[in-house]
Amino acid sequence: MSNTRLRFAPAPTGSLHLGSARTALFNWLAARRSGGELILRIEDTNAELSKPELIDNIYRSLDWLQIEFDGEPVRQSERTDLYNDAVEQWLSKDLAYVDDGAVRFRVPAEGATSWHDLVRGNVSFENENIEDFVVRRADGTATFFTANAVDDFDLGITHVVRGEDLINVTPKVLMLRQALGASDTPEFAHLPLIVNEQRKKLSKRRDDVALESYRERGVLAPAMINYLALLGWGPPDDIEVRPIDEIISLFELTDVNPSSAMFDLKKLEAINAEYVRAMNPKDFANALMPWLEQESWGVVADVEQLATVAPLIQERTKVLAEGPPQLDFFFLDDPEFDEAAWTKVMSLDEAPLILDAVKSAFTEVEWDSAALHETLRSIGEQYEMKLGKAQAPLRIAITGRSVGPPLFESMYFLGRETVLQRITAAQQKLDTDKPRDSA
RNA sequence: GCCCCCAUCGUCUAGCGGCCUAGGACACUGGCCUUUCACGCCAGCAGCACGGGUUCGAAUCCCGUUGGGGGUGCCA
Repeated sequence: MSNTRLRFAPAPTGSLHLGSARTALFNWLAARRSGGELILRIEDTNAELSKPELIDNIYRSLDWLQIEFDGEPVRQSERTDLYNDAVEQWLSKDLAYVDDGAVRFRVPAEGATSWHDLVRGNVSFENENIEDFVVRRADGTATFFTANAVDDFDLGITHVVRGEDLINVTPKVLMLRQALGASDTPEFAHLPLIVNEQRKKLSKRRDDVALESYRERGVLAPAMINYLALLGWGPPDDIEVRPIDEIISLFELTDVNPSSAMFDLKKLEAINAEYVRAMNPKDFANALMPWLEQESWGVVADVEQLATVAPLIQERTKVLAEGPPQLDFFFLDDPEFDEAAWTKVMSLDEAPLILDAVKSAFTEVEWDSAALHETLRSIGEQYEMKLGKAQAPLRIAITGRSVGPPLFESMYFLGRETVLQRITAAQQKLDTDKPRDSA
């Protein structure tokens, strides 16, 4: 069970597609599970696809996901001789013929080409429905079929794991393989497509298919891997969120579900949130840094300072990009006010009274969150307000918003001086707003 | 048009002829907890597309219908 050899064979068409990432993952899982090898093969038979930056993107994305390969990547653009030899061989055996400068393979008029698919069972195509297809273009370059068949044979691939959109090329590749003199057939596993809300194949035009864009929003690689593994496969024990090693040990190609799977951003984020919560606070703060640095105020933030406040938002963060808007008031000179929330909260008669009372109490109180908590609680009591209600004006004065991290801890980190300043600023803002309201 | 694939809650899935009164997760709804939000906990909503077989027994096997998707390039 160990002489298995798989390959992930992307065409460099831009940023790595989610579907490609999932295919890479399943190949990797199958290889790891069986103790076999996985090689990376770049399908760049078309010169346009050979651009270094496109290929770099593939490496970068795979590297981020920590999907490792055995040996050096194979570039099809460097194997043209092999393909030429194959075509010449077919030509000399009259298995192929020249047509308009291109070479076409002779497909038998009768019979059928079939195979046993690991995820779909028997799949069969009538040969009469397959046209004589091009194996070498008029410009002398090999087509996908040729390169694919030659390489899978030459590289000793035992398991071909790829998307269902390639299921119809399989009979052609099988014919070519046989014409090459192969006596064996690799195992095939055609994975279900990942589809959008409209149940259509994820497309570059309509859908956000670039793996990179999820990375940029702050989806963690292990969470992405974990989620992707759940698209078309499920653990037998119903435990969905788990370490990759466990997934490897549970994974079987024959357990892959054949029907297409919708990409569900909500679920991805829910899983990512679990991974975020599981991080140790230090790692979380560090992971947040790149996102803070994208903010105008983020340059001020140093890791030490960030590490003190980051734990306050850790369990409130689904993707890392949600970090900065929750933390901005710690670093800004003045909070950014949500005007709608401000109006709503401050229209309460008690709002200015609470601000006044709190301000004078805060000049004296011992500066720790428990004392601040108790102070506001008792002030609220005077107005017969529960803490939840009494804290609202203070929260918006300090943070600019009606929701956010725990208030007393936040004020503690902000310091007495800043807190008093912000309360004063809020009182002034209240005064200047008022005439307009009552006029 | 032709070829191929697919069909369990809204979504991802478990289920491989009796253990199914169909399980879990996400989402959603209600409640508890609570300094907002969130976390956590509890509860709820919700599904085997349809029709024929086979069988003592079918979500599970077979056939058909319907629906959905993919492919149909000298792209990969």
